Amino acid sequence: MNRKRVTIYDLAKAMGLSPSYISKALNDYPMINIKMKEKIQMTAQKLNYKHNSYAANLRKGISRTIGVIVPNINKKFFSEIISGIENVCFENDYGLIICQSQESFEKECKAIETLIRQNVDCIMISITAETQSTEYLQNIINNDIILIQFDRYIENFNTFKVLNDNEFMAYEATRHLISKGYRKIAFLGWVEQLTINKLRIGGYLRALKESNLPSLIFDNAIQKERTAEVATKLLKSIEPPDAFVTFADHQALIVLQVAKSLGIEVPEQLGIIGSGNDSLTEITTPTLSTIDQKSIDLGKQAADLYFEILSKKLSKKTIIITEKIVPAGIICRESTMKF
Amino acid sequence: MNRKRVTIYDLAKAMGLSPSYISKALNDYPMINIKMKEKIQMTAQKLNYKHNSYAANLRKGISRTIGVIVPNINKKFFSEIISGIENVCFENDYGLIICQSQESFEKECKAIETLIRQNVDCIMISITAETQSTEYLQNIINNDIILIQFDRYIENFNTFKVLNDNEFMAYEATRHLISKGYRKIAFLGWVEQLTINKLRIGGYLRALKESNLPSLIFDNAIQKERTAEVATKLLKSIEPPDAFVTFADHQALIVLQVAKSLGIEVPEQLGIIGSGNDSLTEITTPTLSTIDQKSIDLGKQAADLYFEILSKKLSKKTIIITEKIVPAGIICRESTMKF
DNA sequence: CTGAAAGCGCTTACAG
DNA sequence: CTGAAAGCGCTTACAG
Repeated sequence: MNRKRVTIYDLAKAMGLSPSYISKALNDYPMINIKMKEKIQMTAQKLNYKHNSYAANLRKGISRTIGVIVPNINKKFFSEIISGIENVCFENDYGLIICQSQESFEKECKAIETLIRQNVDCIMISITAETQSTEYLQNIINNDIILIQFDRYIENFNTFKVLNDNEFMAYEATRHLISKGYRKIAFLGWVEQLTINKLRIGGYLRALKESNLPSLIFDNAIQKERTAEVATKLLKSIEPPDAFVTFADHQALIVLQVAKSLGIEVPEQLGIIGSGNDSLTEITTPTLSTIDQKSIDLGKQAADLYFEILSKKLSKKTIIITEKIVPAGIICRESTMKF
Repeated sequence: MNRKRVTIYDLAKAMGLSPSYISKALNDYPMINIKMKEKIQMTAQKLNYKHNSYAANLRKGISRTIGVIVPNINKKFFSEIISGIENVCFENDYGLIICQSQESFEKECKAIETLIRQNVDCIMISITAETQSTEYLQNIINNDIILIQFDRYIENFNTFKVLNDNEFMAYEATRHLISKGYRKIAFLGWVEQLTINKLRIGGYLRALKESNLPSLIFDNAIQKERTAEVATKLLKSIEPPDAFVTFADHQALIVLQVAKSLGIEVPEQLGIIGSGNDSLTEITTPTLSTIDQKSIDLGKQAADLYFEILSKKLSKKTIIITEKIVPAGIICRESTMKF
């Protein structure tokens, strides 16, 4: 590999100046003669000089790079978060290195190793479903890298966190249905053991309790067939629910299909709310109400948090914020418009 | 920033050996005493030594990093491509730096600059809709960085390319509809000037010509309202089409809605095919036939291409392949099952 | 099999 | 305002 680029030495030689002077000029040091500065920057451009980040970072001991680890980047939720992170990083002239754990703890560990070797300044991670051990995360901190967990995180592990408020999200969705006049609201949950699922159940129950309404919880109803099965069973029962809170748009859509096939009118006889604000939810008939998780914003918040920490660290102030909550919003469309 | 890590010097001191020897042991050089090698690797682990990629890359002049620039990573098509690229990179222990151009030529240029400074070994790019100039891309090549264009690319610019075959994609989709017995097939296109749109029209016309069928082309029917407007007008006309080829699932879904609202039976009276294989297309009633663009595979192919080029380059062989075509597939579901 | 020395391209105290 | 020198943490010819 003989990628021979123009260096500050080349510029120095070409201009009869010292390399250190060139470096300062290029980095906008104040004590440089303004005329010279301009001249040097002109020449750099002309000679197609490219600053070598590796050399600078090695010298400075920082990388201006953030590493992100997510289970999958080809999921709307995560790709939006990354998009949000990327925007903020770009503005601050920070690079982003992306890794996918593919829900494998082993890949996750390898990704962490890689990012540490890459000398990243910060690692943002949403852990896999498998991740139990806190050892690798601790390793990040031991290497003086700022660790921010987002969305899926390890509890009882004291790091920075940026999270959706799942309890509140479920509470709001349930409240929304209640406010629209629905009275027997079924909950279609995700995997039972997941923390987020438990939190959602909590929010759901809280809303019901406030209005003295009965609960109807079905966990593990995330797979297509299972969702259809549960929805069918419930809607055919003697006292069917008059609404469903779900936490994925595809769940909501399946419920909608089942309802249609049984001749049940949505939203008149049945209210349905999904989650994720998939672009197709605007197009269905009826259009689907949905929980907007503000995932781009969540990514933005995570990146903002990093830069806050950084500035506090530089100014030696104590750091106060360790957890940010990004509130979800309810997007009200036809599927919950009983009135 | 006093991120003080363990270096090979620390290891050398701790073990009474030379840094260069440590380096060789850690890099699995053959001439090192096997016992020593093991001992050194043990100690490195114990002392929590982390190899510093920046230092190594600076010395070696390579980065083992690939830069990717896409308009938006929070679009299914692109995030899947990136996912495919990431998988291959991870296997080869290559890092990935992601940038979004947000369809802005300016941001695209800035991203290219950043990646060059980062010393990436390869840049994979899908250009913005604005991009006309070839100057920045040329700059990549001038810096001895391998350039691979994917999906959206500049024509008449001789670089490596990995593409969907848009002509063939449209041809196949149209053929599919013909084979199912549809005879008056309307084409709902994207922005008129786009190369891909022209290619698709070509494929559509080719299929029709083979079967001596009439054409019915409507460009700029990608926005929700416009799609609905065109579909409504056509379906209400005296001789309405009996099928629609579209190149986005949301277009297909809108057509489906319009048809339903007009009491037209799908697929009996009207065939519809979308594109993108959105997860919700499996859930609609009827389920939607769609063009599967194999985007994860496209990403994988792009990364594979890089590693092929690399190995050819190292073995000083001439490079032959410059363009890879990833064929799309038709996923046949209910919306085109006339028979 | 092991080590001394130079160098990758920058930046940063320090000196003038 | 300008420059000489050291050093960031590695790797790699070269020598022994």
